[in-house]
Amino acid sequence: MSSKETVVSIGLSAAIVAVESEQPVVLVVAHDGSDDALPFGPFDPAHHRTLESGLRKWVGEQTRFDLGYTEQLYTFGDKGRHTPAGGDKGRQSGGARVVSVGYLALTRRVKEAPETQWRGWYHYFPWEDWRDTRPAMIDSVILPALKKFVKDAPNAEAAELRRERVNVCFGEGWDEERVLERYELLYEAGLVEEFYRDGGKSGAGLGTAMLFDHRRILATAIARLRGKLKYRPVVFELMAPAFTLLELQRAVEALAGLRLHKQNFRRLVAEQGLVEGTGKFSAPARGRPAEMFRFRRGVLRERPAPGLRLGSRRGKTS
Amino acid sequence: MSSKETVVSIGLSAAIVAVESEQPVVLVVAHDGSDDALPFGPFDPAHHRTLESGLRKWVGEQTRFDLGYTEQLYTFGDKGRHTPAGGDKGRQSGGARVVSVGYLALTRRVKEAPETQWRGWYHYFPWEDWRDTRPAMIDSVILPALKKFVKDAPNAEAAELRRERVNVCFGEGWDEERVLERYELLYEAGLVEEFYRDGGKSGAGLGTAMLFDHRRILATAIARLRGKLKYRPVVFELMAPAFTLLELQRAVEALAGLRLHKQNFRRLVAEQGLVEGTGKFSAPARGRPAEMFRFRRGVLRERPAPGLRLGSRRGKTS
DNA sequence: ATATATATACTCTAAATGAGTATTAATTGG
DNA sequence: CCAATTAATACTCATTTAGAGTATATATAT
Repeated sequence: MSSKETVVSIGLSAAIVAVESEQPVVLVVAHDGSDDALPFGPFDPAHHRTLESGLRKWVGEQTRFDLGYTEQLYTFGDKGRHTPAGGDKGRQSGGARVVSVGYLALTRRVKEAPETQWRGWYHYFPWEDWRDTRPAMIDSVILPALKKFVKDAPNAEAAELRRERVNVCFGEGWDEERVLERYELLYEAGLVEEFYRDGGKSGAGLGTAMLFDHRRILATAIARLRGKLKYRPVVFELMAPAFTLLELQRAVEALAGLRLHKQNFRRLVAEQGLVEGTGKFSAPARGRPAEMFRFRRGVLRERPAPGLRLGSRRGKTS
Repeated sequence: MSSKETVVSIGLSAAIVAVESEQPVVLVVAHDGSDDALPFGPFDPAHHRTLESGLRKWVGEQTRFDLGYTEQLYTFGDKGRHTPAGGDKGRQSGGARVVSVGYLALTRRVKEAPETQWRGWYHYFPWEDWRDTRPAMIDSVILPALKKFVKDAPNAEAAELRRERVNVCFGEGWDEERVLERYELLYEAGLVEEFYRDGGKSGAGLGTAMLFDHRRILATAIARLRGKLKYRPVVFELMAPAFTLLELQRAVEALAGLRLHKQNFRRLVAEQGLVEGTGKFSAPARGRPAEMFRFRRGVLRERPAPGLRLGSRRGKTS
């Protein structure tokens, strides 16, 4: 059929994740004044056979940085929300509508790159870090505001739906994987800055805002990664070649935003055969040195779904 | 930047799934002579706010058919594989490269539509149906051919990688979710027709071939659905409003391609509080009537991940 | 009354989970 | 050398969840 109207350009965005001193960090492009952005660039179909090869190419150029593990997340095509709408600056396209494909990439290589910096992902999602305590803002800010959001529903039926969503997202029984659901709810309830920006207004909100729909992509990335931890040995993409079991646990905790029970965590790791000891030991400032381990590639052959089933939240013994 | 080269058109494809007399079926467009295709159409950014609304629109037009539950699967942009390459007929685009976004849609409404028909998905993936027995073709055709595929690897390292993949996909311990991995392996090993077609040659292969990359999209859909069954109550999208527990079990079995243990299945359904009895009973040709149940929407509020964890393969007692 | 086709009730075992307590090992600062 | 510190390790125990059965009960068709 005709092509003029059906033509769009494709933007590729990547949430490039690493873990550094017990914080999950994401690579952002921080321009003067404007919001943080995920590295993104156009897909050039003339020069790339696949979307992923296009991604690797320009991420390499833009950040001088090789991607390791990558995974496609989602393709967003919304107009008017999260994406530069008609009247906006629209600087990423020559007028054509942009559809953005989000990717998750994991790396342990933490090189510097001009114009980019690593930032802890909990800057963007402060309500997602439950490692120390249930974040206070949930009770002080979020729940009251969501209560109002429920009350302001146009009718009783809509209110009931909203109530259900609030309960699933922030009610008892924290499900650490529902990162995207929670962000979407906060968006709709007008609790994040993007909501106002997309509506052409301005207003403050929770956490640090990002450009376009990038915070939504990041939320998708976190959710996906938190889920995948449980049945695929993806953490190891983020670890140094050798690490102590506690370092491994801290990395998992950082990503999941939860504390785990140490003994059970070790039991799990051991039973799954995920790691093998190198003979070496760590040299801590003080305290008993721990054995260094490495990932046992063999599991991939042996186990159908090797991963760290989590659960095992910590009790008293940390 | 410039736009001419970065411009593509977007094709939306949908694997629309239903269950009919214990068979999972998918809606295909079957043209004269050519391969079966998933319903697909272009995304028109001028008229649709989101990709999904575009999908609903033309699926409605093309199949006179309302989609219920939908879920985005994956965005494929490969050139030369699964997609009309440069030299091909390329009839879906006006020259621009096509990127295809695949969707999964579930429905219980089985209306007729011109030019389309419902076909059992195991026509396309005969090796995926383990309900009666382990499909004979695995031992008689697939494994011997894959053995050869391993032997033909360019070097020892590649051979080891191939061996691992073969083992994960078809070795002991069938993981019903690895539908896509298996299809990709068979593709690379030259065991499906698409492999030859994409190479410009012709050759026979296992299962029924589909147009372009549609079989890959369908494989993705099946994998996703099989996974989702376990932690979201998606089966109910495919059931009539009221059903017997055995009907429910048969539907799950059809989708998963496995037999389940009846008593344990019921125990699970009951414990999870997924259904509630209507007072009514089925009227079978013979045999004891079973109570009719309906989906209990309440679980969505109560349980974090309500689903049918499967496992519980059948033993003697079917 | 009998065969057929299910539905239901229970039982039993083995693993997996969740939450501890108790002990041991190594290092640093006095 | 001793005490304080920081972890690593070893075990225990109760509770759930899975997996695989056996045994019965209920309804209909012939």
